[in-house]
Amino acid sequence: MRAEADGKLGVYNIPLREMLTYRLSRLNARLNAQAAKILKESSGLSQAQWRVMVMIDAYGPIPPAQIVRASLMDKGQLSRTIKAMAAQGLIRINDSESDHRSHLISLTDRGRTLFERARPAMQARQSQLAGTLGGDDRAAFHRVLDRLEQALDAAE
Amino acid sequence: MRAEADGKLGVYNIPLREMLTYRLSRLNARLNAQAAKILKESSGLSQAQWRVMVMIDAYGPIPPAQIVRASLMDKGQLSRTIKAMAAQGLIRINDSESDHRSHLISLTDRGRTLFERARPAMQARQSQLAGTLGGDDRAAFHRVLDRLEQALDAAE
DNA sequence: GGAAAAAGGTTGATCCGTCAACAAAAAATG
DNA sequence: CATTTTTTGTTGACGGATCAACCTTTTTCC
Repeated sequence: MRAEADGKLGVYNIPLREMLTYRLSRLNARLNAQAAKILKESSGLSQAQWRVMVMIDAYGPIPPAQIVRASLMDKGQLSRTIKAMAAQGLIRINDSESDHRSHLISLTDRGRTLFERARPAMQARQSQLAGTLGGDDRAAFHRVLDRLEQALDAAE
Repeated sequence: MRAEADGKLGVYNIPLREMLTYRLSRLNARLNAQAAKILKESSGLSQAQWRVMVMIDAYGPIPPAQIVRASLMDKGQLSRTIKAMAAQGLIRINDSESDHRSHLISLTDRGRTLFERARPAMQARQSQLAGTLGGDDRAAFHRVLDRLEQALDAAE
């Protein structure tokens, strides 16, 4: 019924749909929604919590500052995420001996259980996405991302 | 100083940096920040306001529902954006004759002035970004986005 | 033509991400 | 060693995006 109206839209001008930044942001929103859904169904974790767990899993007990450096998360958001995770018993916070401003966070058993519960689905998603691209396309994609990032760097 | 620590991070595991969804989301965040900055400096518009103006410019006076269909904006957010723009005198809201639920929005002179003030910088940015990619890469990029969107569609 | 379904819009709640201000501790510098 | 600078983390504020509930009007369908 409205298909006709929608069809007409694209005819004489292409305001948004073809713009690359717009496409990127829509795609990103959809990918986020998908990840959030998978996490919620498999484990109830938020994406921020998942990211923190991935970092702990990869690097062992680490200080928040290291997560900020490696993941580019905002430190404010990270601070809140950590506090919530500790309250839920997902992570343990130990004061650092060497630096009295900081502390080391690590997964509790409960945290690890949830992490392992979410991991298969998250990995499957990642490989499914990677798998829909041929090797050539994947390489091209990374090349494009590199270029765009360089362009952003150049523009300060 | 910390280059050494960061260097070590990537050695035995690649938790975030290489994952395509992560790269996409970082790039998207940076692009958004850049657009927001350009808009703010050139015209004081928000991205949502800019998008509404682009749609009006392309399609003439239109009902909000059409913007929702064409841009995939959330109708709640759009409703608020429109209210704010009307309050700032950027757009005019006329009741629709044919549909008493709806109305038609169009740019005021003031709105058009701001739009024209922002447009050159926004277009320059768009072509600068497109220009940093070769034609081949740009085609590959669109192909990849298509594939990823299809993959998302397939996953419901 | 009347009941049910769909579409248009508004509003409120909530979450996420970013930014700025701040306090405490550590590192750098002279 | 004292002072300045940097790093770390916490907190508050704000805009953006999403979701759900709701009301009104239009469309569909019998």
